[in-house]
Amino acid sequence: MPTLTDPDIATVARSHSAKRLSIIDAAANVFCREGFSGANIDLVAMEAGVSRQTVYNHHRDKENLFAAVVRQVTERINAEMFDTLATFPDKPTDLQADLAGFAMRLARNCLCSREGKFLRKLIQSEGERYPELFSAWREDGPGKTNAALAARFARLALAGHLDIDDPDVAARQFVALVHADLQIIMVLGGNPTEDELRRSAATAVTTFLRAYGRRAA
Amino acid sequence: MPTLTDPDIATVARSHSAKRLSIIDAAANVFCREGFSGANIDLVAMEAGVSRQTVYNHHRDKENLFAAVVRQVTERINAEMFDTLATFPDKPTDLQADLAGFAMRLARNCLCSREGKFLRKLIQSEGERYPELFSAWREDGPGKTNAALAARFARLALAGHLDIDDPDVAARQFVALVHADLQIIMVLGGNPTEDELRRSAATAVTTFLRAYGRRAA
DNA sequence: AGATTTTTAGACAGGCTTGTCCAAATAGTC
DNA sequence: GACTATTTGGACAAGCCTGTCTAAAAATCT
Repeated sequence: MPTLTDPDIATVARSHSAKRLSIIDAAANVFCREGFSGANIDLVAMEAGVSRQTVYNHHRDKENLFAAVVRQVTERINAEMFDTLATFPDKPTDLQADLAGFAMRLARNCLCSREGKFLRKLIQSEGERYPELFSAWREDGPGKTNAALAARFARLALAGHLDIDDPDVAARQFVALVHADLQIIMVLGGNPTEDELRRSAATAVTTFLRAYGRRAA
Repeated sequence: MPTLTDPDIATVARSHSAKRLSIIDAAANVFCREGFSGANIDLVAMEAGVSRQTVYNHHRDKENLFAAVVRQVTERINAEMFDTLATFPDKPTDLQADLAGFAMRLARNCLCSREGKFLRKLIQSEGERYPELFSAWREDGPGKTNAALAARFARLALAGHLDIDDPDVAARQFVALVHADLQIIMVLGGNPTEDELRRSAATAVTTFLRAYGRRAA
């Protein structure tokens, strides 16, 4: 009877799914760099360290591969988003500092991560070509995560820490503010430094709190 | 001696530059839809109502055509941006309403215009392929326009209408807030309705003024 | 109207890509 | 160690696209 540590089964599964993953990974890079039309299956195979035929074995054709990549990346970034949401300061001691910390994690893990940049780029460039693929993403991605973030802000408001009329708007604006300073850095493919992340998070939260902090009674 | 109204010269110039323009126009559409690699010169020629050879006559090759398109679009959107900036409410009577009007014009004329969406898309998808082309754009585009907007906000603050520490940050955040609600609509290529524009401008300005409105003395 | 330039349509070579097929090699299973 | 599934490399047809070239047609200029 095979066990979880059985080397045979483990290696089969690993080699198989590992190959699958490294293909998707390489494909993600290539699609991101070159766009759909410019992406070259030979290059994907090379970067994955796999023969071209193997790519065709795992995913029927280019479109299939592309769809698999989008699904995979969406899944990963959603997971990352919810992990980050779990660190939301529900019981803040220092609102500015705690929210800034959260903003920084949000920026680093979701907005500026390889997956985050990849998805934004892909949606911009190929969104109109695959409406059904990306409208599914839209509901599963921003739809859910924005609602979740809004719920956190609503609780913070209810607890008397914030003064918010519409939590959905507040959530969208929070993300937009965090994003604001970072866009210019990332436009050309660059990555913000840890320091830039900290500063832009602080600026964003300062403004956010000026707008949504508790009014003087 | 030829005059400005001389039909001969006028028609030469018109037919020449008109053809040039319609090629660039068609190319802009095609590049935007298909990306650089996916763009097809035959298609450009067809959409421009011109033979393929004419495209090659006016712009040496595909790269040249692409660069011409980017220059042209940048020029247009910069002009639009400064036209819009000229309508900034320097002497506001109703700060919320006046700024909301400006935000709406900004969104409609610059952020959501064909050129605006085109440029964003192109920068995202081809920015890393043409670093020099787009870093020139960066200085000429956002660099200048953001500074100009910041100057307007600074004057408004000086006149006692706003309470701003850093006008550059305020300007960036203003644009980010105006953009926030619109992105979701435009992601799939859709255009916001006049009503959505109005609403999102109002929301953005409300938050902006809660953050930067004059504090109670 | 005659001369000159621009434009056109189409053919064409060269290159690159996708997706298939196949026989040999490799790795995993019992 | 024999058996099976996967992987590999390479050859291959078919299609598409770029960029060039040509000779004829259209438009422009004088």
